[in-house]
Amino acid sequence: MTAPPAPDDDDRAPATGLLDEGALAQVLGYQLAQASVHAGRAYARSIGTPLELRPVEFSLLMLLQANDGSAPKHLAGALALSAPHLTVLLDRMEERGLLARSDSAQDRRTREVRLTPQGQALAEQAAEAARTMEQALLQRLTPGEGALLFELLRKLCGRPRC
Amino acid sequence: MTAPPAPDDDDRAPATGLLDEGALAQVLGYQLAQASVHAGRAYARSIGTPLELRPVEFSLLMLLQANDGSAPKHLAGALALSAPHLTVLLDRMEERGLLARSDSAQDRRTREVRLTPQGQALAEQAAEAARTMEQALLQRLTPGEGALLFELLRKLCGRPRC
DNA sequence: TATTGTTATACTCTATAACTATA
DNA sequence: TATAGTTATAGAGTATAACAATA
Repeated sequence: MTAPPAPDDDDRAPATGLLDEGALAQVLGYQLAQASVHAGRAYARSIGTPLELRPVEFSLLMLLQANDGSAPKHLAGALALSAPHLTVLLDRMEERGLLARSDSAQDRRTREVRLTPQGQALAEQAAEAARTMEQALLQRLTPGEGALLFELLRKLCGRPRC
Repeated sequence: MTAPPAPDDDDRAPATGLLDEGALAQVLGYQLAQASVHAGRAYARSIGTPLELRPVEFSLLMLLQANDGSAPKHLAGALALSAPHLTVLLDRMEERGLLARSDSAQDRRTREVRLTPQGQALAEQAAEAARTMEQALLQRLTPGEGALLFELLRKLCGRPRC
C-alpha cells in the first residue's frame, strides 16, 4: 500500500502549451497554481517519491522539527487543515513511527505532538533533500530574484519578516 | 446540488499562527501553497461563490474566451488536467449550457470546444470580477511589486513574456 | 500502430456533522 | 457554554486502465 507513483519524467512542456492564457495572465491565483505544478514535480522527484512523503506530511515534519510538542490545533492552523484532516494525518504518521502524541499536563483536553527519533531522522533527511530541490527549482532565477520572490509571497499574505 | 459553500469570513489569522515555520521558510512549494490559500479565499469571495464557478471552471472559461474552438487535448495540457478529468469537466459545463462540443472537420478524432453566448456572458462577468479580486488581493503590494511577482512566477516556470 | 476522446473505477483529499472529554 | 480532539460520513478532485473511433 501507498505504492510510490510513476517516476515522473523531466520538465515537461510549459503547461499552457499552444494556447493563449488570455485574462488568466493577470490572475494571481492561476499563476500561483502554474508555479505550484512546477514545484510539485520537483517535490515529487526530490522528496515525495524517494522518502514516501506527501507534501502535507513533509510540511508537518518540518513544523514539528521547529516546534516540538505543539498542540494539534496549532498544527492544523499552520497547515490550513481541518481538525479531522489533521487527526487522520497524525494517525497515519504515528502508525508509521514518525511521531507520538501524549496528553498535556496543563489542559487535559489537548495533546502534545512530538517527533520520535525515527521521525527526527527522516525530518533531517527531508530537510537536506529540500535544499537540493530548491537549488534545482530556482535555477532560472538569480539568488536575488529568488529572495525577492520569497519576500513578495510573504508580503502578499501580510506575514512579517520581509 | 452544487450548493454554494459557507460565506467564508474576512482575512483570517495568518496561516502559520503561533508556530515557527522552521525549514519551511525556505521551501518555495510551501510558500506558494500559503499564498494559494490566501488567493483561494479571495477567489471564493469574488468569483467562486457568487458565480458558482470552481477554480478550474473559471480557468477553462478564461481559456476558451481567448482560444475559441480549442481541442480538449490542448485544454487539458494548459490546465494540467488528465484527459478523463477534462471530459467530466466539459460534460458538466456543457450540461450547464456554458459551452458546446462539435466534431472537427480536419481530424475526426478530435473535437472543438466553444463557449455558448451564455458562456461568453459568464466569462465576461467572471473576468470583470477577477479584476476586482486582483485589486483586493494585491493590496499589500505596490503596483511595481505586483508586476514583479507575476514576472518572477513566470520566469520560474521557464515561460516567456517576462 | 499511435492518438483522441470517452467510460469505468478507484483512491486520495478535504469538509461537515456528530460525539466525547475536559474546561 | 465553549473548546480540543476524535470518529463517521460524504463529496470533490484526480489518476489509471480499458475502450471506441480515427489516423
